[in-house]
Amino acid sequence: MKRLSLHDTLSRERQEIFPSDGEVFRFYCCGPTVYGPAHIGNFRTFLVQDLLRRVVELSGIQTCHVRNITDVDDKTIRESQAAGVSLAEFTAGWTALFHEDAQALNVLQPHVEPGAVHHIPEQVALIEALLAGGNAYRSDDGSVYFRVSSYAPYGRLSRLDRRELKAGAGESANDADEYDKDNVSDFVLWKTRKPADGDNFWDSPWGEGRPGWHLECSAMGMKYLGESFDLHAGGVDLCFPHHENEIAQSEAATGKTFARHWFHNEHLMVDGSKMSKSLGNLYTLADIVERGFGPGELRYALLAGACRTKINFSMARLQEARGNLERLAAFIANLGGALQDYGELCSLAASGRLDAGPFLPVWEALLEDLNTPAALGQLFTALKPLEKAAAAGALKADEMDAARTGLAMIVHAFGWLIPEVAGAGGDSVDIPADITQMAEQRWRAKQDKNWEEADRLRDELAASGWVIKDTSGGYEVERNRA
RNA sequence: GGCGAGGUAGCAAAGUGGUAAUGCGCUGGUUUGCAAAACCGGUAUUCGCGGGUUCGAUUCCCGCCCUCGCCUCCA
Repeated sequence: MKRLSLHDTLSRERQEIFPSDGEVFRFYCCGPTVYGPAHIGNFRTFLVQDLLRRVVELSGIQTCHVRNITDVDDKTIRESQAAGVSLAEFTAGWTALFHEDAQALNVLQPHVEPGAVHHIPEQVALIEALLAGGNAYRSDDGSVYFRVSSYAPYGRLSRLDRRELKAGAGESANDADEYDKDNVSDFVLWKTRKPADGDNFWDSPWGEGRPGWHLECSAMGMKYLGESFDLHAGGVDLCFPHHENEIAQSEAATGKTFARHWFHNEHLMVDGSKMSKSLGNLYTLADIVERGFGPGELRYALLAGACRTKINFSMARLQEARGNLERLAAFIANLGGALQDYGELCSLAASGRLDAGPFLPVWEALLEDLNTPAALGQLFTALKPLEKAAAAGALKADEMDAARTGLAMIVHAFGWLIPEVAGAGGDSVDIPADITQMAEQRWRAKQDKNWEEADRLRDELAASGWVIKDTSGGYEVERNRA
């Protein structure tokens, strides 16, 4: 089967993705810092990574997916103290919400989800190796820094060769952390204990303190995936300094290539600028649900844009997602029979018997750098003649099977949550009695050809948020979703 | 200032050295008492601006304008 090819940040070329050991594709994703609810911009990243994993798995390759939880840093410590609870209790709560949201969005749970707090010894060991190799040094206050000048390839990923601060922005960037560094670009591996840390410190050969942020991903990635693994992913903002530093500290310690490929997705924008906690222009999943949309619609909308292109978020996108998902649902209902489940498709793929059938162009678009907009274009192109044939009952059994399997493959690759089609299950929304009554009155007026009264009642229903759809010999009442 | 991404129809968004997918919207038609829904059709001689290369450029090269991101915690 054809392989996925992805744009690699390091080489800036599109490269084929495959497991270096020939068996399991091992990849690491930078996960959330759990100090509040993740916003939908965070989820765009996890959704893109989920898409990546699904495409790899549906092409018949087993994966090992590691995504960390950052459960100790300045923010988690500060916020837990503000909340008056222990760091562990504080991060556990936000981690639980993250899991809930991710599950609602149909994001596959990673195979390993390590937390920094549980991997202090691994991080300490990594620092020891760096100190031994002359890549790190201790400062007078007990912190340990990575010496950037000791790692020649530093800066390859972000192509920021000169670590110069923006003119004029330097003075206020201050940071008490920085005064002990030999060089401004050096970064902290171990932060010495400060009063503000409260109970949150650990023992180390250099005294009490806590690991620097970049360290956890190196230590945990290498622990679960090996010193060298297939791919490392994250949002574009992590390119520098986070990933640059990860590469430096990992490769300086092991002498091996840390990650073979680097995959960065673009940000989600709102009102033309980056969604971020500091700007206050963020939405959480709960905000979306409050506005009457579901996680399935959010998932569709966030994956409809190309992974490496900024997308501007709006309710119109969710509305569009709704329409397209309903169209798919209607077609699937017409096909009859249930779509295969994800596991079943993965086994078929592993044995080389999975076939996208009439949806092959859709699948191929996904294999080309996860080009979801092109894939959607192909999807609707392929769908149109099939919809027509299915509606006319003109599809033969084998054609229906091929369409069902092919579409299942696409649906699972995107991880779409297909809505229940009204009427198919018979369990539609509860319609209030007064609405039913009004609709009935309107129907009788219509039968009497009392158009004026019938239209008046229809308008009244519309004003209450219900829409009448006349069918041959009857009518239906539906919630007005516009 | 340095590095990077991008400017394609009303909106969203692919794409290619040979005259522009797709979704929404809009619009004409079928249907309907009229609508809604559904279905059928139409909807960029043109791809930020100006040059150049070429038989031919939206696609390659040069310059310019604009937007956004990173260079500081950040998905």
